[in-house]
Amino acid sequence: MSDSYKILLVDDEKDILEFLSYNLRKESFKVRTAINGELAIEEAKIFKPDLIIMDVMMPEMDGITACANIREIVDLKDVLILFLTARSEEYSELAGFDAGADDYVTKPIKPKLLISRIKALLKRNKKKERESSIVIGDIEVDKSKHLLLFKKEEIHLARKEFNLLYYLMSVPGRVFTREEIISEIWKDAVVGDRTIDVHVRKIREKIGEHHIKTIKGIGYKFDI
Amino acid sequence: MSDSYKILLVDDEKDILEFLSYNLRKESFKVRTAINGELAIEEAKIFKPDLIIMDVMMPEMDGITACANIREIVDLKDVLILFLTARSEEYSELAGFDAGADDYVTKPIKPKLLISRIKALLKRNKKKERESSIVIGDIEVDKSKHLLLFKKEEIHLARKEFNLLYYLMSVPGRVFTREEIISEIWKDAVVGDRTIDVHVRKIREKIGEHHIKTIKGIGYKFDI
DNA sequence: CCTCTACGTTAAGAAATTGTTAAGTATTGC
DNA sequence: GCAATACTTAACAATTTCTTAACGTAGAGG
Repeated sequence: MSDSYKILLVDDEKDILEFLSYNLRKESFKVRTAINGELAIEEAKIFKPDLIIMDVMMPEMDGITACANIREIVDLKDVLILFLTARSEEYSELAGFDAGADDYVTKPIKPKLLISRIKALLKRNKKKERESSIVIGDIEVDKSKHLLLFKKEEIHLARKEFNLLYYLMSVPGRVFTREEIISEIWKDAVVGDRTIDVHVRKIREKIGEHHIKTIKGIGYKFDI
Repeated sequence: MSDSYKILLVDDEKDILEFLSYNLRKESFKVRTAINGELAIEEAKIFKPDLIIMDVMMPEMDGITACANIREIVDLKDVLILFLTARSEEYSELAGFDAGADDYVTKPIKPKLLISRIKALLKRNKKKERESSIVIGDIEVDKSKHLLLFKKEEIHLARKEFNLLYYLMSVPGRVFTREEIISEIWKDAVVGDRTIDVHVRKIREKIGEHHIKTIKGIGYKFDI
């Protein structure tokens, strides 16, 4: 990626936010900040950063909880997360990796060290990013290209349709409840009962009836 | 966290009970307390907590013994147990995990740390729950996929049938009373006397007569 | 052998859930 | 701003699931 990476900084101490922002911007990263876990999640949904740097200990929602929550969001499940921890909090290393962290750096922070760790992380991740497509049977979806190949033919899906199909395909066979689908695809918007069905119907029109199965009373799942 | 989790606090020092109760309730957990291992077991049977937080060192029955006893109780075998230990008691960490503990936190307790550990534990546990499939003989049920494989063939079960079979299979051989079944599958709804029978019949139609046995006057059980 | 009780079986239809269509509303790209 | 596309809704149809009622059966105990 020639264009610069986006980094979301999360810490409850404004001094640290400013200090890090300055150092990261100097390296020509695009930086945004949040002062707690909850706001971080909101910001992340919009900003879609490549990397989130987050303090473990924060009021409202701590970093580990925030991290775990972020991993539940399909749009953000591949974002890199780097934790900042006080040296003494050895426990957080374990808990952090458990929650899905990619790296951690202990405070006090040395900017040069942090930046080299960041670059290493981003480099490592580049490979994965290319693999952000899901291939199952004769269906191939590529999120970054917003592309659906069905029997090697390119088929156009509208955004909601695409996101829905991609979400269902993210764990083939698993049933996603209507509730889960709505909170993933529609976030906080309120939509009527038949909206999902209509989108499902349109997807079925394009890739055949049997791939998306209805589990009455529960939800939908993608099957081969 | 959708519906709040239940936590049972066990410690012989009332100060600590009050201190932790306050902090946990602030996080909207449902909290109950006990002052020794014996009482903890009694309380746990009734309260059915999601998590037990227990001091290792207690009079009457120490935490490790209590933990081992709890793991013997069918209803409680999946409850999470977190130990509180004094920093010096390194041995208790080992003994605790051995007895079936899920995590431990050293005293003095920092509420925020404890709460983040609790949330991490509960979250991790949720995943397990989701990934849990039960395989017994030629029958395999997977809740997250809403899938029943009978002799490697996929068989469709309606929601109530599926939940009922899954419930009976959760502890093979154990007899579930009609009362238990109703409160698990129908929650608070009122249904007639023959409803369970009809569902059982439909399941038997699909997986054979002998797997679900009738215990006249008591209830049903799943057997191989 | 009778009776009583608890469970089994069946079919009907009530209830719940999803599918389909068309039309209206919102968004997007030019 | 306009046209095209995307999205949502509402009404109704179709389907599946669930419950019930009525009757049948088996076994325990008198």
